Amino acid sequence: MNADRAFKDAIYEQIARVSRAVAHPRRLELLDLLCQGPATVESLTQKSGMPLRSTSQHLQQLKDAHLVQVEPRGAARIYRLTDAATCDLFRQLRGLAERYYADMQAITEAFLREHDALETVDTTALQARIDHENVVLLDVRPVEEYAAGHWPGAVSLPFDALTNRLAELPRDRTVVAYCRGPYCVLALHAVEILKEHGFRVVRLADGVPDWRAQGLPVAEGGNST
Amino acid sequence: MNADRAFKDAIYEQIARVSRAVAHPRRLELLDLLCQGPATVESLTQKSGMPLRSTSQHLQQLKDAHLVQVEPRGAARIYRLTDAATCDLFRQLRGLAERYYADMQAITEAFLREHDALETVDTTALQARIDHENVVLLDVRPVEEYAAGHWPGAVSLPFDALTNRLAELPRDRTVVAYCRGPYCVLALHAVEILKEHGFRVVRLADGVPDWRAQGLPVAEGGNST
DNA sequence: CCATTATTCTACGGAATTATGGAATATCAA
DNA sequence: TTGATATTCCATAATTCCGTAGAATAATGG
Repeated sequence: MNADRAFKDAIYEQIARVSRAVAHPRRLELLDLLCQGPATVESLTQKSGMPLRSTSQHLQQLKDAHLVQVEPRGAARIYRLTDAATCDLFRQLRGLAERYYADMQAITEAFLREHDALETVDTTALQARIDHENVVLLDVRPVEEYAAGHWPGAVSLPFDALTNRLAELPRDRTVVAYCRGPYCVLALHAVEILKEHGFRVVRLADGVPDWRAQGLPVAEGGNST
Repeated sequence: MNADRAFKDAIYEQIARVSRAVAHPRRLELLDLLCQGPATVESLTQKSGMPLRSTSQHLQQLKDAHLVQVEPRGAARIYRLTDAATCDLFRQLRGLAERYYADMQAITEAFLREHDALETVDTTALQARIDHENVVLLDVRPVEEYAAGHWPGAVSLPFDALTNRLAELPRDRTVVAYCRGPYCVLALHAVEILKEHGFRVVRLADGVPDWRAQGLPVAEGGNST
């Protein structure tokens, strides 16, 4: 029947609204950043390195698909994920790419090798380590992302300020640095820098969205410990 | 740093391979059908009503993205989902569309109203009903989909054969008809037909992929009870 | 009210995707 | 080997999507 076809077309078209919205690398990057917390167009532009107008246009598309919401703050506008399900979608897509594409692992491994950073901890290894050893957890993301959610007890020391504030870090404890997630390079570079300065330091690959998804506690607010 | 940018671009490009593959209504329809079990190009063509070459091309793209796998059987080729995660992706996209778009609900409700089929049961309601009442569960999908997975104890009576085999159904018990899922029209039409012939009948909206995702038991093989 | 800041709107050329149909390939049955 | 069946390959035109930049809008501070 023809009405059946029209119905199915309409339904799959609606589902495709979601998938089309995430079918572009830049929009995936924006979602990834928004998983860390709300942000303005400008800050997303700066974090992603894409042209301002592109950021705005892609955010527009995410908004049209209802994946993100806008709210004005003065002349600026704060974009935020509609809800945690949006972040889950991003994480699932990322997981499938990891699972299905050997390229994904190859790219990552090559990059980590270049930076002598193959040694990473995951969340379960970290928790074991916290119990046995007196490590200090270091959050190297920008302060507003730390405020939006961080590992309880982690110290905030944004990457940009790292070299100026090395004195704040203990030399007698192992430092565990994390940033936005497994493909964020901030913690990677932080580890490089800290190693050069003689700190004992490892990278934690997971990030806040992963802990939230696992039901682990996430602290909010505050600027540092 | 430039190497960082190249790394991020490569990573997001890999993730986008997944999302681009599902960013088209026809491919979503194919995935939806493949969630019911393996199928040939021809059977998918017939079930979806799209041109044969289109079916093949879209399956090609799903294969390139590793979402589906092919295996020859004689001159034909059997396509199947790579694993359950692919089906989960489809279900999540569908769930987000339901959650975010009022259109999705409006379209569905209008269609159900047209067919006087607003009365549906969900899985939990069904289980309660099975305990209290002696209902008969009717699977109206094609036999090969029934064989690939069905509600334990459900009777297979494909929609195409329904009018010829009405005698097989009991008139003293309520019939609960299901098909591929909430947006499949087979059970809907089956309910219409059965009502016309004086059966007591309701539609079950969920389908096998939903039960699998909920961890409910799913029986395989066999052609009927 | 004017300048500034932050962002969106609009338009357009170019790139990527899609639909379509003819030709080609591969398997099977006789 | 031939014909039938099932599917893919290829080429082309139509469509959609993307990046870019100038103009427009909207809020804020003087």
